[in-house]
Amino acid sequence: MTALVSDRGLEVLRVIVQDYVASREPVGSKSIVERHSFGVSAATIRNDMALLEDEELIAAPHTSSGRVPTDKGYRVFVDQLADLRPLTVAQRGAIEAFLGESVDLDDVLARTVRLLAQLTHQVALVQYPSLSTSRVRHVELVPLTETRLMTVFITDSGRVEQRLLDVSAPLDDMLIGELRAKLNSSLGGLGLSDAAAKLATFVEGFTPERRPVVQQIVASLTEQVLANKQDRLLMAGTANLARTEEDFSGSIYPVLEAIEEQVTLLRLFSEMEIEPGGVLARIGRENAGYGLGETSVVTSGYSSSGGSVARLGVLGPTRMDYSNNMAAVRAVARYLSRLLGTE
Amino acid sequence: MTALVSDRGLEVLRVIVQDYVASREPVGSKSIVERHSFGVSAATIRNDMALLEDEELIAAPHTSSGRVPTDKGYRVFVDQLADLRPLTVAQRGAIEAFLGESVDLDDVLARTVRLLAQLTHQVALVQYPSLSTSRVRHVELVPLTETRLMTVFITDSGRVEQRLLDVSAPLDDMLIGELRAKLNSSLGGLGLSDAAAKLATFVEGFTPERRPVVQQIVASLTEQVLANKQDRLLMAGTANLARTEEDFSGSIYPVLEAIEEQVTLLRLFSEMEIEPGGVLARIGRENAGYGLGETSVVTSGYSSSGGSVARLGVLGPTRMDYSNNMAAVRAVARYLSRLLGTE
DNA sequence: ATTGGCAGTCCTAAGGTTCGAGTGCCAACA
DNA sequence: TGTTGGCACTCGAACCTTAGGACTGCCAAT
Repeated sequence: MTALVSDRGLEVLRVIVQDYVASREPVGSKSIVERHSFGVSAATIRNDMALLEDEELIAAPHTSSGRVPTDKGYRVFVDQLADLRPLTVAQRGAIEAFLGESVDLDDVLARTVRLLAQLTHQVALVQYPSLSTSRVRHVELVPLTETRLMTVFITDSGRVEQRLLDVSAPLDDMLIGELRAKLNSSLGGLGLSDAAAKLATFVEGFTPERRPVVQQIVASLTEQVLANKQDRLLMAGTANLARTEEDFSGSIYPVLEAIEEQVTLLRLFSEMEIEPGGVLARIGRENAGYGLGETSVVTSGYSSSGGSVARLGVLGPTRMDYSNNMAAVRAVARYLSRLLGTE
Repeated sequence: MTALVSDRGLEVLRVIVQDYVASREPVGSKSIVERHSFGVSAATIRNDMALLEDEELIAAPHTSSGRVPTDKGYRVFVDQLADLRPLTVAQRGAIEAFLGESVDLDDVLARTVRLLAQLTHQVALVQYPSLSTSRVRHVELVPLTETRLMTVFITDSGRVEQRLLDVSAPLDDMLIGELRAKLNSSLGGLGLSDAAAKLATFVEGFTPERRPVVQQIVASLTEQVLANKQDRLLMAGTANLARTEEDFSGSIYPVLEAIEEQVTLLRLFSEMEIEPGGVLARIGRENAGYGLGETSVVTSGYSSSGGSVARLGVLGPTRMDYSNNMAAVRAVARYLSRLLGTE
């Protein structure tokens, strides 16, 4: 399809994207020959631009103004033209210094998302890692009142899950103690799906009059075992949307509204294939289904000790600095994988 | 100070605030006599308005345009004129239905903050409750690798605190087991400050070569015991800022930036005195120190089972519907107190 | 394939005018 | 003393016109 566009034509597309992203103004043939040394005249550039326009890689906001990249143009830029230079030493240093201090998983992720926002000047997103390959470490039952109980569930990967529970019959300490002991001895060390299976038949070892209460507790625990924090998302840097307000046709209201709905973003994340170590961009209208037709999302995957993968990335106006942002996302994802992999 | 302003004058202030909040346009004497039945002529209203202006309760954006409330005017309105009608039945129903389903504390608060945002169409804030009066329920040590450990700390109020820890010497299961047993037997049931005191001398019961490791673990636990989730804040409804964008002189960028800094908001919260059951407003420039000089904050306190108090509230442009928002904040705070009080 | 030239397009900024809402003030009035 | 109608005045919002300029598209020449 780009067969019609010469190499120089692609080079022209590159500088159009770069200049437009930098200046936010449509770029004309004259300013191209001024700012870049193509060794040809403006008229020649104009011919190339006409081809690019035929291919719908650039478009003119008004009949006689400079050209602006289309979504398709950004796509070609990202796929063929962007060079992801590694971060500067200072930036790498900042990552290490900032993430190095973390005290636990929550802290690591909270710092990561802030860091990413700062590095890219966009909205940053970090999904909680899936911990499906982890094993049961400990189960704790904490009676709060006669009929109220907290169940705490701990895995060897550091995930802690708590839940409140109202039971239908009064609890006695004997039962709680017995239950706790049995739960821990039969579940300890099991993988999560095995643990869930075991819980399904757990109630059988109890006398009929105790079963209802035990059943309630077991049901709650089963939920916890299967619950996956991967449906959680951290976000930072929403203020950056306001900074780049002019890049949105109307108000930024619909965008802010869309990204407040975490479910939306998680679905969007889940639709993006992640090649390990790679970084992916979804551009402009590709996100239209989510009310985010004027934004782009750059993501990468990171892996935690469990070997499973979660995503992180940034979201911003279609007119964003893809080179920088993709490099930053990639670097942070890699660093995070390294950090979590050793745990 | 308001001695110079007649009762009718205050009534005029009320309708100016109400009309301006509703229409976002400066309100003139003529439109007042049209929309409200004062039984006097526009000229008379003008005289009252002149007095209100002398008192700096209203101001004219331009020499010959309608009047707009000043911060001081909003203050008088809030203190003397606003009537907080109770929520509608439908709204009360929504609160009960929405919060009733919650499964644990995190869930309750997450739902609360979203509810409040929806009810007020502003940015909603909910501070985590202080749990200082709770007692130690259980301490769990989870070895992850030879030198890596997770400490989990559970209180009877349902708070769960986890932390990762690298220790300087390899751990053995014997030590962990002994430590776990001793910790639980000596801390169980203690109040938090007592527990911290006990931890300070805890290391003494161990042999010298074990002390360094024990000391590290104890130090981590002490931090956890003293850590207070009250420095955490939930937020929802930031999109509402974009919706009311015109109410801010420049961009909403500085506002978004300020509210991303949770520390700022917590400090702001902490400066607002809470009378139990009351609801308070900080208006416009009163928040200037926080980069929030064009916003108002409406808060109330709520109490959890511990008897201690945390805050919740909404933040929005100075030009906001104080009556509605204060009523909503009060209602949600009360409902939340009731809900958490029974736990 | 490239280039200079040139006509034509259309946006933007600046300046000027009108229009009207609203005020302040005053003299008259109850 | 408080209220009212009248009136001159102010000043922003909206609209129009004009001039300027940045570009393009096309063509004929190289």
